[in-house]
Amino acid sequence: MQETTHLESDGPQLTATHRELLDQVLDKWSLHVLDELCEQPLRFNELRRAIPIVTQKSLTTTLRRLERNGMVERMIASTRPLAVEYRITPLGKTLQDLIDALLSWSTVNLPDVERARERFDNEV
Amino acid sequence: MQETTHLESDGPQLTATHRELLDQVLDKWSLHVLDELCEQPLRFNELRRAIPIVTQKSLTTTLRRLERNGMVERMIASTRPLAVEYRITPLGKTLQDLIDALLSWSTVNLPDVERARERFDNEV
DNA sequence: CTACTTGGTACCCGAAGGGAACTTCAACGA
DNA sequence: TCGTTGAAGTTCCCTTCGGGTACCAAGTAG
Repeated sequence: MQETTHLESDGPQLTATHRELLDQVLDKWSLHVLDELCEQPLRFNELRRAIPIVTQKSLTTTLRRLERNGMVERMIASTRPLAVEYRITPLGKTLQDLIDALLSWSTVNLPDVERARERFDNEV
Repeated sequence: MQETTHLESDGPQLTATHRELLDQVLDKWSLHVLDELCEQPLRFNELRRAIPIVTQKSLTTTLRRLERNGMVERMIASTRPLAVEYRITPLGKTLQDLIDALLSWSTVNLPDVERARERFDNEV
């Protein structure tokens, strides 16, 4: 049991609050949605078509969560039959660099990861 | 803000493979584990004590997944009763900057997010 | 009228995740 | 000698969560 000083000079500690926030924002569909909305505002069914593998229910859930966390805005234009447009907020925009970094990381390292997986699966 | 094109020209697009990799590596417990192991190698029960809220089962699952993806190494010292040490791999080290960035982001933006949540919860 | 689109909600079900207990091997202790 | 403790898991159970399907209300096109 060493009580040595943790070398957390890098920054903040990982608390449950941090984890919860990252969970809400980096989950499976949120990344897709934010990725789309960073480029342009989209309506509900436009998002569905942009991300065909998501169901209505999951998309609704994801959008509500992102809206609650201040990442996207939900604009209702009552003029037409009905039009709900989702757009990224400034707060949501702050995630764009991170998302890009995550995508770059996974692209760069995917070959190594796949090699590691093969090695692991063959050994066991 | 660059409104160059409406197409996904910013970088790699988010495929299912990318999503799967990020899911395996950025899930709830993996962030905790990687955060700890980036500082120093730890044994199984040391990790448990370092992350008290994780159960053995979840920790085992997380470590196996990280090992399979080449993020951590599992070293068995058969000398004593038994000693299993987990340490970060070079591939896992490439995640450190990203994890730090995620932590910084959540720390910086948590106040805004909490304000957004309050606003949302009061409106609805 | 019916059919179709938009933007959802309601309900159901199977897989995933957590909790708690059990296991094995070795050492220690009285 | 027997029991206990600690390490490093595994197994079982049970709840929860996410996904799939179906349905709904409003408008409007044919």
